[in-house]
Amino acid sequence: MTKKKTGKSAPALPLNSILDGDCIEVMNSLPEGSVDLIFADPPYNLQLRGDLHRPDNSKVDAVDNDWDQFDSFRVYDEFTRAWLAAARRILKPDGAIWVIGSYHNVFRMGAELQNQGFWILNDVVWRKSNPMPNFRGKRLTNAHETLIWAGKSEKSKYTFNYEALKSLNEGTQMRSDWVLPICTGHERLKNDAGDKAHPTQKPESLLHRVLLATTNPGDVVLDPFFGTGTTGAVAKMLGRDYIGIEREAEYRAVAAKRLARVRKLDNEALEVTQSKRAEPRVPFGQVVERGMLRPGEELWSINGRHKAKVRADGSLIGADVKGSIHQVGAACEKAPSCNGWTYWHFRRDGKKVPIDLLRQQIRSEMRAN
Amino acid sequence: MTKKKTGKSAPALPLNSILDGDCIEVMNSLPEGSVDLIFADPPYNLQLRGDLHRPDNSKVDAVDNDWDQFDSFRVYDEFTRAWLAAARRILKPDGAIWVIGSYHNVFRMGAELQNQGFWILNDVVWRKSNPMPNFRGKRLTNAHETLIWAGKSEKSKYTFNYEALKSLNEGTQMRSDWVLPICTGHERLKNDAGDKAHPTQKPESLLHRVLLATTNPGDVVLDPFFGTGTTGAVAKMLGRDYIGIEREAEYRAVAAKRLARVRKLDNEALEVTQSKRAEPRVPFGQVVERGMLRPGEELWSINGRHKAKVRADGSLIGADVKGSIHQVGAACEKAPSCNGWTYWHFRRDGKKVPIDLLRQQIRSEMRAN
DNA sequence: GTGCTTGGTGAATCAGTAT
DNA sequence: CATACTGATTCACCAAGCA
Repeated sequence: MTKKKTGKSAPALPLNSILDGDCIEVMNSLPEGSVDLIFADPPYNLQLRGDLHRPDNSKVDAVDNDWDQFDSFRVYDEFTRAWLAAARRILKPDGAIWVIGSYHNVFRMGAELQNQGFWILNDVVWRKSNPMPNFRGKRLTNAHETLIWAGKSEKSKYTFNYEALKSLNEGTQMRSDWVLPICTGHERLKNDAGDKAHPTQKPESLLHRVLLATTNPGDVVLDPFFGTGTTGAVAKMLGRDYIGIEREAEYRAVAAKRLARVRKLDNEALEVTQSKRAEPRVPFGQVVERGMLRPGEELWSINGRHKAKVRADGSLIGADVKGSIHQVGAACEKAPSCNGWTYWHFRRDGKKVPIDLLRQQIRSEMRAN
Repeated sequence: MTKKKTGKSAPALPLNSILDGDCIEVMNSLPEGSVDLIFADPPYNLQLRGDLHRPDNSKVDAVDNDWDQFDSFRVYDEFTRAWLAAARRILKPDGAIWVIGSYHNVFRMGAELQNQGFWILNDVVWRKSNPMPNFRGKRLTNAHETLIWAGKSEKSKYTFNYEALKSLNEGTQMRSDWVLPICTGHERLKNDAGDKAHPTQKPESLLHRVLLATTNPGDVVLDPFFGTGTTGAVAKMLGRDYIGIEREAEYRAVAAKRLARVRKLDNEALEVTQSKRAEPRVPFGQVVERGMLRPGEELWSINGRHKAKVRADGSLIGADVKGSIHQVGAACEKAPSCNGWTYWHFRRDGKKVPIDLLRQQIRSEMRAN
């Protein structure tokens, strides 16, 4: 994690509960700037409230088949605009949003995200390992859905647990295409009649990756289209707080039952590989102050082509430059920048050792206290 | 192929040539309803800010061409609206279009396609097998681009060579995600200075699949952003007629030279066998995400002497080491390396089972498609 | 010729903190 | 607010040079 938290949150926030109602109205009733992350899986089909109006103020009847394609896009866009604006208002300045959709609606959502000033960070492809085949052989098997990850604004210092995702991928940077199975088997919730409780239940593995990547423990995660509560279940398991909004009583009931069964993982399991940026900063001068290197001692560049001398104030002096370990390293390599900690080496027992080793010693002493 | 052709085409069509000029004006000068397929790779409007350097300090040669600069989304949308309208006019009633883009522009293109009455048939993900990494560790590796395939209208009897694609895919239905390498090596065209002739040259393999899937021999394929002429080269190879439009003289020259060298393939050569799929890599993190092992669960070494705990990001924590299943295994055994998949075991029904069993389950699910 | 090492590169919206 | 400084950060593949 790279981001400091204030720990403050609006007192009125209904954490870890499922709210009943239309998500736009409910979100508008929540305090501004109070949510860390929103995950939204909006309906693709136009099951809209009857109170939407065309630009000419004529009322739209969402169950009326009489309207044309253009009208239906207009209504869907109006719906998208409204819920995204409501979502944006309740996000913290450094908050972020995920939306998921298929080609029916994702282009309209992506464009509207950009129109409202969200800053797209990645589009992510969920590549389904067991999709429904195309039975008629008239198109390609529709084997993926698209997620969009966006910051509230271009300036947002969004959360991204780079090292944790790298670990998930066995040490290689996580890519924008994720191969995960669809939700089947025991994970797929059934209603009392034995049918699937929700038509588009998302797999927990998908939410696991999303929440591990872009939230920290204790963050507030809101899902305006809660459905059977996959977002809440994974949030609870991972020690995040959730808020669900769902207007269908049947889905709320299934989700509540599901969430009651979920247990939070213990803290050690939740701990995640940390970025080096989270380590405390150690100025090179401390290495000299502590006598780990003496003023006048010579350092060699990693490639052995350059050398420089340590000075009492923690600066270096090279062939024709003076300055910090980074500045002199950059000058030697004629590079725009240089990490002096890994660039410069000193001799111990005939071996060349990076000065970063000394920093690690200081840090481990700091931790011990 | 599923569709009958009349064989008629407008007499004035400048087949198999590269037209000079702005694509909107040139398309408007062509006869209405005369083109079978359009493939369009328009500017992406990347909105890049400063320079980007690799960790080794080399500078990334980014797309900084004038043709990719737009003042605002409004200007870009107006451009998109205009060229798509011009493209739609010249398409035959049963014609279709492909567009390609990244998250910077593809949502706006997709929405405008729908607004104009194009009928989206699939969105297709080009998963790059060798993308550029994310050098700052601030986002996911941007490892794909998105194509949209759309008919001129909902009524269009579009061409789709289902069986051809099925055999390209070793007998199973072609999916909407295509794994193909980016254009490198000898295929990448150079200018006289030895630099890449065009910053965004597409691989021929991509166009091969597009044209094989959605055109028949003798069809007319138009590319309004011709660049170095990949669309033309593959069209000529496959016995389709092409029309290219390009306003940069330098690109036209490179494309003309390239096309002069291309020969139409004979039918036997067309049946190129595709490279076999390698056994897919399965990161241990997927086992955790999928809930096959719970974070916090304990693993035992094969000899029973060591144990370690699973963490939420797919790393392990042992007595005094953290890291991947392989790293922790190696540390326990004080060995230089270790295959964690066969080294670590978990308990099921009182028995110790190697975690490799879980990997095999995932692989068999993946193969099932 | 073969195999190994070294170097280069690809549509990229790529930093955070202290002064 | 801008400016300066610290220092974190890469994967797959291809080509060329060399043993």
